[in-house]
Amino acid sequence: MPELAELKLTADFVNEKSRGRLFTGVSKNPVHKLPQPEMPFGSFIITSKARGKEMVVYIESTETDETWPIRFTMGMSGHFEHHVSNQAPKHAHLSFHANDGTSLSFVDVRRFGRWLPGKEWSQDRGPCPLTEHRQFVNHVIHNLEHRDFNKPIHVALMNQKWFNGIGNYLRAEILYRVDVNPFMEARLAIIEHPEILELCGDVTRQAYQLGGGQLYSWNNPNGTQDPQSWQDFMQCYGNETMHKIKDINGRTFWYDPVWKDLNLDQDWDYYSDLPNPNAYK
DNA sequence: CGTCCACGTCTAC
DNA sequence: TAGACCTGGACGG
Repeated sequence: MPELAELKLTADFVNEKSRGRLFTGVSKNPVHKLPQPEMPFGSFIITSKARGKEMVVYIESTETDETWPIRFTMGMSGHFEHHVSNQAPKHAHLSFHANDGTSLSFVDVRRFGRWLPGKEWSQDRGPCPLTEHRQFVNHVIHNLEHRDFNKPIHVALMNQKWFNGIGNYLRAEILYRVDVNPFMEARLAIIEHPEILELCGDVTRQAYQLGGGQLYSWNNPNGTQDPQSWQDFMQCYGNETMHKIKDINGRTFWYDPVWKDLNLDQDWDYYSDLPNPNAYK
């Protein structure tokens, strides 16, 4: 489930289900390799925030004013569910137990998601394009000379240092909405098409408002989704009328077929770190 | 049955 | 820059 929109929806969900509840402990599914966090407080309340593709769960003591963070990433399938304690879903890996007999669980079929007790945001990730948009834009603009922006824009958009929260469906939908060759050097693409940076916020906000990616097993935990609206939003990713390649990192990149042949005419200096431009055919 | 694919990082050669 | 890490759904034989 997990790009920026889904992370924010997940944080919303955790806040909603934690509101008014008092928690007293945590338990871990032994199948998961990560250690169980040592809870510093006997009773606590829970709040949460999302930033890009990370989420922090804040454990606040009800006896002192101390707060203790746990950083989460969602991998490919992570999300939270709320349930009665003895009915934990099969792939629940970390469960916070409330004194009303319910639990809030991190559920993750593939177990690529992680938790890291005691940490807030990773230093390796930039500002959130949705919730810290101005900082996000400044961060990119002030670092355009970085060699990461030598790479094609469709590759750079997946770099979490500059585009925290943009993932495979968002990059496709963002680039599809810009009249730019997705194989162009990122630096030049952004200079010529600064709306790319705006769309990192706007397209993500749309996805968020629509209740997140209706892909695979993701369901909006906060309410209903309109499948038609989502289909209208999702114009490029997974659409059989589009073209696709494997990008340099092995991820499928979906893009407008108008660039299918034009990209072969580009200046291959953009690919200075590639041995063979035919890799892009 | 088997192969391919999936909203993402990580670390190791 | 490949694998590694995982489960499971879709689809082919």
